[in-house]
Amino acid sequence: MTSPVRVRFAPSPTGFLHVGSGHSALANWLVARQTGGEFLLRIEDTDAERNRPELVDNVLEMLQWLGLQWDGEPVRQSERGQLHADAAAKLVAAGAVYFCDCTSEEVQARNKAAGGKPGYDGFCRDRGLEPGPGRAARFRTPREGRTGWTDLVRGEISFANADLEDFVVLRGDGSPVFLLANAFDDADMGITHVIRGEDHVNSTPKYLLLLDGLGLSRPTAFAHMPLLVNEQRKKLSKRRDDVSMADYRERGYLPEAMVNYLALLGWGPSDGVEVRPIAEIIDRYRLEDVNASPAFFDQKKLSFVNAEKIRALPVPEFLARARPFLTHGEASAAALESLATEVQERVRTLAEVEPMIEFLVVDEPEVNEASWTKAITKGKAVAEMLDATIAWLEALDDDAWQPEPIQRAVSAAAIDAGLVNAEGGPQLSKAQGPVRVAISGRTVGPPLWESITVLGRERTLARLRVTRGRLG
RNA sequence: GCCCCCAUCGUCCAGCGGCCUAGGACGCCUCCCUUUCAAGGAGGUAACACGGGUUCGAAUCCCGUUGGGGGUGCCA
Repeated sequence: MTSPVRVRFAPSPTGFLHVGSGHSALANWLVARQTGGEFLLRIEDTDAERNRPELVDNVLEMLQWLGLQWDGEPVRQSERGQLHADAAAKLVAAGAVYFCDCTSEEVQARNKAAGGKPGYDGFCRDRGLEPGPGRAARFRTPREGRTGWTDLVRGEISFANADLEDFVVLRGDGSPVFLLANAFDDADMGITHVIRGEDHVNSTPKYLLLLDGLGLSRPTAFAHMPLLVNEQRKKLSKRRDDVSMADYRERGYLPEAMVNYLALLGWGPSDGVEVRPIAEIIDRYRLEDVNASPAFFDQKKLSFVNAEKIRALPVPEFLARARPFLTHGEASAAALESLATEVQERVRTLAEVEPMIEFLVVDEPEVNEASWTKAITKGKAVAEMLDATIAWLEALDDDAWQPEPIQRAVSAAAIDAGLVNAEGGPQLSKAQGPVRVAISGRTVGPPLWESITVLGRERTLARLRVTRGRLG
């Protein structure tokens, strides 16, 4: 029997949570949930310079939004300095490290003279320098042999030790570097599976050597997830790409859509069903089945998944989710409620809800220029159609202000205006254009009869007259 | 430069030696349905990077080439 799985997500709060980290966090979470293991959180906040407390809040908030609930209290790496210092002392005592007083300028200069190869050249390796201010401790990497591991997504990976430079473990000021804190904490927290991005592959042999030097056991498994890339096939970057998780939330994406889509990058269920409940993904997800090649973060497909998830929502749930995106408060909410299913089926994001119902809320619908041109300027028999529609709708009494009678009225108006098809019936595809623009300002929107019903007799007729008036 | 990784439609996946005339999804295009837009239905477009092996048989295994990516800090 193997020990229970313990995984961790270890973000450094130097930026907002982005979709790439979300991808790694999700993989960790899925493995924990499917094995009954634990998903731990460790905030790697040792870089006081770049750290910002509010970014920690953002990371936690986004994980919660995504539904990736962690187990236990988040661990703050900055509070574990003593442990790291003790570990470093152990390395010093064991002779696993040596001290070095080279400045990076000196190292670079020597490398340049030696033919431009980067990395530390081992200058101080045998100088026997004592510890002292400004002197960094470097790990004495083996000159021979290889260091490797079995990667759940990539298979066997190994590096020649000779290619590993004597990397810094303690800075000149005595503080431990990331790699030491990271490897030590993983071991100390009992992490069994280290699941992270591909960008950590190259530092893994050093991580392993460090654990060996510390006498700590290695994790039972590693999994290096494929990087998420942009259309140029470059690693997603904060600077040029749309990567902020919070931005996606603000743009009306559902967390379940984001999580489902993220799971699909690098992995796919063998039955081909891509959009499905998270519980099913938990059951089917296997690190062994994850692709090692980089995956393009495709917003179009994300939008598709989002639309599917929105349509799958029970109506009351849809209304609740859309609520924060409504800009006219109660009025918007009431308007949306009256056309809920019609709107729900038509939006790809929650941010698209408000524009679709705004005509019901504002006094004057904003007229979309392209729509006006298409349906009014270039429309046929527009004046006749509007006149006839006004006449037929005026004839409806309040009790008859319902979709069915309204449809009949507009159909009759179409016939009056001469907008008929080959069989002499109303040509609604043409006829509804001017009416739609008159009441909503746009050529697209929820079904017309329902829209008119909700808009109400008075406002509908007023808008039709105003539009008719503009024609002169 | 060096090290490591990767390589199936435009994109994301399926395929794990014969079931492949290479399948699904997104996108795009056409048609149907239809009051617009969606949704739905029916089609279409489009890929195993290349060259050598291994094998009776290779998209699947091996080697090389080419191409792409990542790493290369006293950042995390």
